[in-house]
Amino acid sequence: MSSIPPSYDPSKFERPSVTVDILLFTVKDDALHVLLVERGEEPFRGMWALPGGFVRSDESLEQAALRELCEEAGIKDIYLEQLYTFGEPNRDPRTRVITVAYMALVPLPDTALIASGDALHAAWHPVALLPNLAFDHAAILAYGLERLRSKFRYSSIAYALLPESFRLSELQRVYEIILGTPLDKRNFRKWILSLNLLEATGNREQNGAHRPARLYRYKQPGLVLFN
Amino acid sequence: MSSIPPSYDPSKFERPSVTVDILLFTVKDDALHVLLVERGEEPFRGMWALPGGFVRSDESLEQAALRELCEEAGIKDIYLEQLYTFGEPNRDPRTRVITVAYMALVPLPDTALIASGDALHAAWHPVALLPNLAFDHAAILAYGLERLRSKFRYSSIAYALLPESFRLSELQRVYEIILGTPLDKRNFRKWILSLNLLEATGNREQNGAHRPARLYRYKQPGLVLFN
DNA sequence: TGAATAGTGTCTTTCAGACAATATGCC
DNA sequence: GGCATATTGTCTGAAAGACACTATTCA
Repeated sequence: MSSIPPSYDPSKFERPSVTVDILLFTVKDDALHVLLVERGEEPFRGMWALPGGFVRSDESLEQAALRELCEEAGIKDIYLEQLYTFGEPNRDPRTRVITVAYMALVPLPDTALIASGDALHAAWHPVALLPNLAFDHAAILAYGLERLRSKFRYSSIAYALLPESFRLSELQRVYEIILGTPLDKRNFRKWILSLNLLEATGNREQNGAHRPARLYRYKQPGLVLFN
Repeated sequence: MSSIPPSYDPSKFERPSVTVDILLFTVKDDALHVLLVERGEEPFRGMWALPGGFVRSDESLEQAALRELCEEAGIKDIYLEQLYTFGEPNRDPRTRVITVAYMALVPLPDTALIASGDALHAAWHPVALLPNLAFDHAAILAYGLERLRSKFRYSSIAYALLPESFRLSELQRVYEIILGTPLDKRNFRKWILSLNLLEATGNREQNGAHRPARLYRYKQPGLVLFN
């Protein structure tokens, strides 16, 4: 944007459309799920796609992603992380569309609200069993999955997939689902507690004919995804 | 891009301009430098800015970044990494401009070519002593610096800042400059050689009244930034 | 032989991973 | 008491970090 000859003018360039697409993940039924919406129009009418839409001229990219999430899935107050920007010239058959992909995690209890609101045709799909996706959304999803998994290897973000207070065994289960590998209970607890990000609530949860579990919560106020 | 009512049409949305901006880093004179260009036009005429420019309708984002690098700095065959997309509504006073930031590393010997070619007003600036930058380029640079440093902590990309063959002490010096902290010579050598990415060329370099150093090169063909 | 950089090994500490027995509550 | 899950510690191997002396070349 810098050493452009004086004759250059932004308005002279053919402008692309810019969209945001959001990878909204949750863990349900012991599996990682992603929210998809069924397209009601061409192109790709009837196919599943990531929620998203055009960025308006008065909003930031993140605001656009939050607005789309609200409109299409009824979700508010969620932490978003920008993933990557996809801009191959022909990724949209209609015209040049550049899309900025975001990723977000939804706590399990909130997933019920979604796809019940005025969401048109939104539904959770297990990532292990996906339909064909519109546009290059399969590539976007693949990229986001890789990022999600690598993040789980060195951070404690799994709490964002759980209710405010949870059992350590639930937290471990989330890690196992995302990473796709079983973890040793003692080593997991040693590690997650050594991060010093969790605190016991003092409460216990009884859910079966066995010893009740201590409940933990995340120490930080609000949702902090990067740690 | 998905559950848009049928009446929606990309062409109905006011389209933003989209640019790419590139953080081109090198190490010169024992300091990390970034390439800046002096703006020849409003807005911010006369101020320094990151090299970059508008994305054309027939090229990908990466192609646009490579083209701009070639036009503004005469550089080819360089590895680029997409950093982040900045899209605050008023980051450009003229109109809505969304910019996709890229990062690249230039080997020291190639830096001489730059800013000598037909580059308009391109110059290397030490990142520790920067002028005020146009637009939000200071924020983009801050973001890129953080990413660069965190990358150096767990990868071996420093070789991209050196000529094809180099002394281990030179490589160590690059790490020290980027990380801003001195490293132990024995531990550094142990670590970098244990990565198994370097091989001795068999040659030695004599440059002073002391024992000549073995030269090493990177094993992989081509430039691989992520490892 | 003095100056300057190259090159090398050990010890300690820390972290990750393997591994199994006891505790507590409900039925 | 039987069942189901909760809770806890030790040992081992690997990697990271602290640390100092010898080697080689030129002037």
